[in-house]
Amino acid sequence: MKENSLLSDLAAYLFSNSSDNGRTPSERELAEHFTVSRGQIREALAILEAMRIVERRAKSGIYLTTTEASVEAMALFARAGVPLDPILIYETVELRKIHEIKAAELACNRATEENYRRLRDILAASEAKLAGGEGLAREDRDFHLEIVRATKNSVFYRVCSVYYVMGEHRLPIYFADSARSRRSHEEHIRIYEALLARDGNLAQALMSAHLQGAESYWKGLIGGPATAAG
Amino acid sequence: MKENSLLSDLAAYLFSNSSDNGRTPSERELAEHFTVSRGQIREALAILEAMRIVERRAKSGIYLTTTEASVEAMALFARAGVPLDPILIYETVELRKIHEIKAAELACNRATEENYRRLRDILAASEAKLAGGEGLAREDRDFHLEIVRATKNSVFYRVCSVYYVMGEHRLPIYFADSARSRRSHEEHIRIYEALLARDGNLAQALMSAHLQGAESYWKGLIGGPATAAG
DNA sequence: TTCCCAAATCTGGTCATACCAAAAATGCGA
DNA sequence: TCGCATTTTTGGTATGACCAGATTTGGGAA
Repeated sequence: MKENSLLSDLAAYLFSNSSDNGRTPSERELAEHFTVSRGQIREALAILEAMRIVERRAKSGIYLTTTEASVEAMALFARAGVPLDPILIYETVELRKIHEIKAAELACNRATEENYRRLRDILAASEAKLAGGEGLAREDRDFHLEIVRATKNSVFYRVCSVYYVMGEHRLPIYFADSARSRRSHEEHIRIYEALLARDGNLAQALMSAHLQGAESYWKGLIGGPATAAG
Repeated sequence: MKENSLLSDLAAYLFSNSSDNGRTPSERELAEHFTVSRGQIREALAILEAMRIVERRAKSGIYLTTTEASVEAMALFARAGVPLDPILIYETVELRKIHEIKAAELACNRATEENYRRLRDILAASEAKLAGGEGLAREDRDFHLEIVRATKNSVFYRVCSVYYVMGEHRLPIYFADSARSRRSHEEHIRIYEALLARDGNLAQALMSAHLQGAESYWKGLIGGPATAAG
């Protein structure tokens, strides 16, 4: 990992060391605790503030935000190597299903030749990787995001990108299993064909079934929706 | 506006003043240009990097990122008072429909008494505001987000929050029209009743119709999907 | 003239220090 | 015990300096 560990360490520290009203230690104290300069602390705090994790009140102090932090914050932590709460992983998969099934439908109406070409390229690259016995983490991400891109809704794309930023560390593990990679790849092919036929219902159904695989995988790994629904 | 204008100004400046390879002026040059200290520039750059807008390469320079910036970045700019590209607004509305219609359905299965109570409180507050001739911007946000919260999927909530952060400046304008506020409020009541009856299909349909209003409003204001689909 | 490599320069990363003004904590006096 | 003035703390900001690797530059060799 090359990532910013101060950021996640700081966030963790703030959560553990804040008073009842959410007030955290001062910048100077934090700097001393982490043996870094105040500038470093301020840079990290600026990010945490942008992520709505803390609020900095001039001449008063730093306070934990009561509202929910952004998804970006989750992505940021995931990138920094902080293990994500299993419940959050499950919730993310549920949300991903909602997004990508709808994306598949929209893509059927809006995909251009350019999108189809890129999808073909990605499938070809996947084939090559499979032949070489390599994992499909990158290709999987590219395939799914290309479909979202085909919706021609850039905000949609931005939102969905986050999932893959979050899963950067986990995806390679998922695709380490070559049988799973092969099956996933074949499902991708069928989805591509449905998109090409512009069959919205079929594309939705195939995407739903495809993501069901990932959902089952994570459920099996973490305990399922009973926990998440609590 | 109290917000960080340096951040958006800086972002705009970086986009206008980067070379072919995406390299931007150095921190020292930026500091001089904006007549602030290097520390201020570094703080802003830290945020822009977290948002995947730029990449800072040690001892080399600052480079614009080629991939799509995060939704959070949009929210950040919106908060800073940067007018959002109309196309992005339209795309956001489309995405919001996808999210919230699904949220209404899920909420029918998962809403607890606590959620219902809060929804009632919000509706009561809306009523009071309407009687006083005030706008419903805050109550509208609270109502919609409470439904998302009722899905018991915190990631879902995080994602949807962004829309309202983005719309912080626009929503009050939308609700300045008292007739629109009144109609919106009545639709909220009907949605609440569907949720209470746990009628998923009805809730979806009502939410869809409700958001159609917002969609039409923005379409009328900016030109519609023809532009967005381009 | 062209090409390659060493030296000078530039760049982000980091730290220490200082000053401001307002908020927060303190303590004195009523 | 309470209220207010004083002291301390706190975030916001600026300046200056040093490091080490990346980049650029320029001169010498082919």
